[in-house]
Amino acid sequence: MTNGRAGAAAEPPRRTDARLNRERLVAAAREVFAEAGPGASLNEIARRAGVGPGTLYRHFPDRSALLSAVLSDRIERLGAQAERLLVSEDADEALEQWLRAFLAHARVNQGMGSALLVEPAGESGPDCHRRILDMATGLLDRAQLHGSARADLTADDLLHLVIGIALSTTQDDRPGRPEFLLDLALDAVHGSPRRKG
Amino acid sequence: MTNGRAGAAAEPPRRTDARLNRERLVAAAREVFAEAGPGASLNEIARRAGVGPGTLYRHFPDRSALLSAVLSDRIERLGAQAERLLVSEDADEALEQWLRAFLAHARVNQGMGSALLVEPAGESGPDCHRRILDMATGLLDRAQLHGSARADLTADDLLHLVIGIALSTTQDDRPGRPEFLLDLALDAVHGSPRRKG
DNA sequence: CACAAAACGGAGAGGTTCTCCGCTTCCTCT
DNA sequence: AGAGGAAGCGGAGAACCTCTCCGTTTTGTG
Repeated sequence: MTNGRAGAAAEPPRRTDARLNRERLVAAAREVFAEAGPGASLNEIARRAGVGPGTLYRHFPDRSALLSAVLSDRIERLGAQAERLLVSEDADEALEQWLRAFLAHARVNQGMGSALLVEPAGESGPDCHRRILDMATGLLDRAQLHGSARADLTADDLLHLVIGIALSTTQDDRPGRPEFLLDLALDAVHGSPRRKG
Repeated sequence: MTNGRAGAAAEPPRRTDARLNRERLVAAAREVFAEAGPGASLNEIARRAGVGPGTLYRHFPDRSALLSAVLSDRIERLGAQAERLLVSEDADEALEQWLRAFLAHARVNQGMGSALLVEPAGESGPDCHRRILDMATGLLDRAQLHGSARADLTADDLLHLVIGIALSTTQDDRPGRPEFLLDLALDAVHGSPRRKG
């Protein structure tokens, strides 16, 4: 299930020129999104890829499809790390490490990954969301069973917290701040529920 | 002092028609933003206010200026509550209550308030951000001094956490979820730093 | 080599943000 | 009251964006 085959499932473009253009588009998108954020002009991406707008839209019906494509390899890497961590010794430590990696992932994309992950509304990128949720679920389950993570927590909540940290610190360039916030959240994960006042 | 001096500081429009148009614009913006979110068309707002686009842009040089105006009364209310809570008995409880109110505030605006608060980049809306930060600082200071809030926390961090919760749950309509996440964050606020693994 | 299918690219429709400037409305001063 | 100047209005329009449609080019194949 975490074998990651699903990610590489998309192999639609048959003709070699189509394949090439697709790759160019993803490369250009990676650049432009990095420069201008997730709201960057798709026209500009097409231009920089050296193709017409029509070509872009045939390959990627909407913005989130393109975002998914850009993020997919990063997500693959997260998946690989999750698999490694799932068989590690310390379940708590595994969860923590993965969440750190996930935070970095979410931040690096200026929240564009997060946008996708929070709202799987887009037709094309639901598995993006699913995969991440699966990873988190696996690691959290284990940390609840064999570690000290509190039981009343869902993977969904945890991801929302971390995504929130990423989103709310994209403009903040003080180093270490997001990590500090993550530490706070991790404290909460291991703490037991407070008595309500 | 809750008379809104600071908030009403902007009193530029002298002529009565200008004043009126400004109010119409804010009212229309409140409606349209509520319907279509913070990315709503400014043209549409102008149309619904019964003024030309030019008029809108003279009163509010950019989108965030308009957002600020819409939010300002809500922020006034938050400020009033902060003042009440600042002289309440239980400093921890005061902070908690205010954060709950702030979370509701941030969520109600579909994250548009949050967007403003996180990035005071816009020329027009920095005091929006300042005021909120001041409120949070006051309440947190007191909770650290007289309550049980941990000392290594800044108001900025706290706001980021809560804003993050708001942002990452705007699409989530399961009731109580955001509050649960806030509870988690509050646990962290009162917990002591964990030993690193 | 020829030919169908696949893919391309760009013109263009419809929307948006934001500016510019001639015209209208208000306020003030005599 | 009435006139003059300043403040404000509004909409035409430039520049841009998303996304579609379809004639033309490219590719793989028999």
